Amino acid sequence: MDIAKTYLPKQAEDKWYNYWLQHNFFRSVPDEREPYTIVIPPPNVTGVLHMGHMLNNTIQDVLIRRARMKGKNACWVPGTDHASIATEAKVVTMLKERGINKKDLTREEFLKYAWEWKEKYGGIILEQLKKLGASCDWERTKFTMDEDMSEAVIDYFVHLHKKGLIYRGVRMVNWDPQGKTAVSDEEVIRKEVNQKLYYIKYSIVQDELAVLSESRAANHFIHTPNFVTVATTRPETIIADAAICVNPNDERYLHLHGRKVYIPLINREIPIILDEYVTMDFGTGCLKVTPAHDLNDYELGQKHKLPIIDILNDDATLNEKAQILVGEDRFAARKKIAVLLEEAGALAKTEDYTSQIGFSERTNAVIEPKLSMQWFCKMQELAKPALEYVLNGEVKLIPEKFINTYRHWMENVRDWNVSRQLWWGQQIPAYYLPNGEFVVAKTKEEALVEAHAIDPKLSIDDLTQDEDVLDTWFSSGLWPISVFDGVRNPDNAEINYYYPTNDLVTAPEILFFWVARMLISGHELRKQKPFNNVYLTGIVRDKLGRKMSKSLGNSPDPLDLIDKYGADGVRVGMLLCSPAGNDLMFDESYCEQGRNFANKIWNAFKLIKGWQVDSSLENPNAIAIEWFESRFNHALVEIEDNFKQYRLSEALMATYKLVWDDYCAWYLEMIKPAYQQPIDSETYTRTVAFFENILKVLHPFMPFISEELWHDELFGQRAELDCCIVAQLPNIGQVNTRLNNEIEIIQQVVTQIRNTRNSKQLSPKEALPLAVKVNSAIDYNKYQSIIKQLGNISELTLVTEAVSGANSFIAGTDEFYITLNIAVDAVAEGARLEKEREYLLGFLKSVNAKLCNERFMANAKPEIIEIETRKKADAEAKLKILESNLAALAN
RNA sequence: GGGAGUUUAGCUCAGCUGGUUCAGAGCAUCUGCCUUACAAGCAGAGGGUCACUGGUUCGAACCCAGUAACUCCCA
Repeated sequence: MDIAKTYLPKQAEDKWYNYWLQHNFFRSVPDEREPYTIVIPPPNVTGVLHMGHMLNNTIQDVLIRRARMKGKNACWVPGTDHASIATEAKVVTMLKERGINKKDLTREEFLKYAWEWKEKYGGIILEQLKKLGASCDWERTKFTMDEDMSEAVIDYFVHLHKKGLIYRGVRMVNWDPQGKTAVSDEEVIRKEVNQKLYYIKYSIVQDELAVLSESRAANHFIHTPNFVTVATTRPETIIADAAICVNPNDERYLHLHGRKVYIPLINREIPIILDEYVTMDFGTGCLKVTPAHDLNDYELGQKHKLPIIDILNDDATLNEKAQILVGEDRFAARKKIAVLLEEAGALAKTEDYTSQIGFSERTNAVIEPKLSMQWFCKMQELAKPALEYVLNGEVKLIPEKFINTYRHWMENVRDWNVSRQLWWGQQIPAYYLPNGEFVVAKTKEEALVEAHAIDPKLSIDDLTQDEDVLDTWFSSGLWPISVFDGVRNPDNAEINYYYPTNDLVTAPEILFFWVARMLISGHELRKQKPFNNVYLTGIVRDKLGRKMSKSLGNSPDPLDLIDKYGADGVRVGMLLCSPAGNDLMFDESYCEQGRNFANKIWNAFKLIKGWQVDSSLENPNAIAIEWFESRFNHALVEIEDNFKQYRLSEALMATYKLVWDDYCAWYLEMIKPAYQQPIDSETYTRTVAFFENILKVLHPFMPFISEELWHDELFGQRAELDCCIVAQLPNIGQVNTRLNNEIEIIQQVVTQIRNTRNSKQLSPKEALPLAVKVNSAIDYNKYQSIIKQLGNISELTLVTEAVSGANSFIAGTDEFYITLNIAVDAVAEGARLEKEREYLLGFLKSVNAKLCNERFMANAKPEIIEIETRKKADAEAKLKILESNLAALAN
C-alpha cells in the first residue's frame, strides 16, 4: 500500500469527527466518575466564527480532551446567546430591506420574524466549531431564550425583586438612539473624536443689579461686556440649558454673581449659578448646565434644583420643546444652530477640539445621555461575595494580574441598569395596575393574585406587562446554573453533579459583563462559586498589533485557515502564539508551523510503517530504548506541570520538542536500521509502543491526526470503541537522570563530529575514526553504537594520551580526536582553540573573583559556594586540555 | 485626570525563591545538503547594552526609586 507523502487533513477530519459523534464520545451523563465541566461562553446566535472564538474554543477543547483522557467525566456544554441588541438590530435591518418597518409591527409579529431569522441563521457558529474539532456534548446545546432558560431568567428576576434588589427609577442612562434602547456603561465604547468647540455668547439680563455692577466696574475702570461666553461641543442643546455655572472663586466673573442671562435665539432667562465643580481654566470658565443631556450637568442640576428640559426624541431628533429645528437630527441641528447663532451674532468663535465620545458597542451610534425610567439591580451587596471568591483564591483568575482590575471594579460597582427598550429578549415580568402601581410575578396569573392585595376588584385584563426586556447579560449571567436547570430545580441530579464547573475560558473584556455576574448569581442562588478557574485569553491581533475586525479586513476566515492548514495545524498555530492573558499577534505562519508539525508526525509514522521485522535479530538498541523512555517520562512531567499552571503554549512546545527532537531527530535516528535492512522485534515493538503513547500526548492538541494514526494496523487491531479520544494518558514513569545527562553529552559529541565534518566539507557518507580520552565517569563502550550510527564513525577507540595531528573537541570533560587524511589547518584550528581558551579564562576570572571575595564566602549559601568551586575545577580541567592541544598543534 | 500592565535576539515569547556554563526557546535568517520517512525536510552556524538612569546586595534580567515608550481599564 502506498502511503501519502504528506498528511492529508481533509480526509481524516470529517471521518473522525463523525465517528466520535456516532459513538457518543462527547456525550456526558452523571456517573460515579469525577466530573470535569466547562460551559462554553455562548457566542451570539447569529454570529460567525472569528479568530477570537477560534482561540477560545481551541483552548477549551484541549482542556476537555485532556480531562477525558485522564478518566474524568468530561462535559463541555455548548450553546448560543440571544444577544438582544445585536440580533434585534440585524432583524430590523433585514426587515427594512424587505420594506417592513419595525414601527408598523406588533411585538408578536416582530418576534415571529426574529425567531424565523434565528432558526435560519442561528447556530451556524456551532457548526463551524465542529470543523475545529470541538468535542462538545451537542445534545446539551442550549440557547439563552429556550423556554426553560427564559423561565430561569424570570425566576431570578422575581427572586431578586422579592429580596428588594430590583427597583425602578429615573436615571441618566446611555441611550442608543439607533437601537432606541438604553445600554449599560460597559456597552459604551469611548473613542477619541475630532470635534468643534463652539463659543456662544449669552447676553446678560439688564436689571437693577446690572446698574450696580456697572457702576462698580466703572469705579475700577473695567469694561464689563454685556454678555458671557460659554464653550460647548453641543450648541444644539442650549435650548435645554437650565443655568450657566461659574466657579465662585473665579475673579473674572464676580460681576455675574446673582445675575441672569438670556439663551440666544429663544431668549429664555436662566440664572447664573456658582459651583466649584467648574474648572476655571477650561474653555471660558463658564459652563452651560443642561441637566437633561449630560450626566454631570444632571447631577449639578439636582444639586441646584434646576428644571430638566428634555429636547430630544428617542431617535435623537429635536422635539417640540426645542421650539426651533423641531424634527431635525441632533447632528444636523448642531450645524444649523451654529449658522443661526452666527447670524444672530451670538457665536464668538469655533475651535477644533478632540474629546472622548461614547459609541454604542452594538450599533456604533453616538450615545446620548438621556433621562428615562429604567429597571435597576442593586449591586453593592451582591458584589461583595463575588469579590470575596476571587480575593480568597477560591476562584482563580489566570493570569493573576486581573485580580486587581476585578477588585477595583467590584469595589466601585454601580447599580446595573437591567432594562432594555427592545422586544427580543425576556420581557420584564412586571405588571402595571390601572392606577400605575405595579407587581412583579412569574406569570400574569400570579401577578393578578398579588394585584388583588392592592385592589381585589381587578381582573386579568386590567394588568399590562412592562414593555422592556432584560439585558442579555442578565440571562447569560445564569449560564453555568441554567444549562443544568439549576435555577428552576436547584436540587436536580445534573446541577449537583456538574456544578461548580471547573474551568471557564473567556476574554478579559467580559470579566465584568459576564464573569462577575456569574459569580454573583452563583452565590445568590446556590451559595457556591460557578467555576474554579477562569482562564483569560488575550485579544487576537494581527501582526501589526491591530485588533482583528471586520472593518479593517485584517481577520482571516478561520474556516479558510482550516482548509489550508488542517484543523490540527490551525489549533497548534493558535496555541503557539497564545500566552495566557496576553494579547497575541497572530500570523498565518504559526498555522504553517502547525501543519509542518503534523507532517513531521506523519512521516515518522511512514518510516516505522515501512520497517520489516526479523525476529531472529538481537536487540542492539537497549540503551536508546531506555533513554527514550526516560526522556518521555521527563517530558510528561514537564507537560503536566505546564498544564497545572495553564501554560498551554508551553505544554504544547514541550510536546513539540519531544516529538520532533527527541523522538524523530534522535531516537529514530539511533535505532533506524540501515537501508532495506530489517529491524529486531523488540526494538520494533517498543518503538511502536512509544509512538502510540506519543499519539495520546498529542491528542488534546491535534485530535485528528492522532486519531487517524491510532487506527492504523501498525498498532494492531482496534475494537470499535478503542479510540485515541478516550485512551488514557500514559502514566508518568521513572526518569533516569544519569542516563539523560550522559546522552546529552553523547549528543554534544555527535554534534561536534557533524560540525567537524561540516567545517571540513566532508560528506556525511564518509565514515570517520574517533578517539576519545575519557576524563569523566562515562562508559563510552556503552554508547559506542549510538555514536557510530549518528556520527557515522568507523571506529571508536579509547586512548590515554592526546592524539597529535588530529582535529579535537571537548564534550563534558572528555577529549575527542578525529584523525583525517587531510592535514589539519594548524592556523585555523589554533585560532578556534584560542578563542575557546579566552572564553574559559574570562569565565575562570569571574568565578575566582567570587571565590576570593571574603564577603561572598561569608554570605552565600554553602551549596552556591560548592557549585562555584565545581565550576572552577571543571573550567580548569578544560583549560588544561585546551592548552595541551594548543601545545600539540604548535609542534 | 485616576488605576493597571508591558518593555529580554529580526518576530512571538520563557526566564518560577536574586546564585547551575544564564542570557534561553520556537519561528525567521545565513551556510552546506534533493543523505531512500519527511525540501512542509536534514546537518550546522550566526544573532542580545535584558528600555534608560541610579540604588540595595558579596552577587541583579529578577528587588527598590526615578525616567521614557507602548497597551489596556475607569473618569
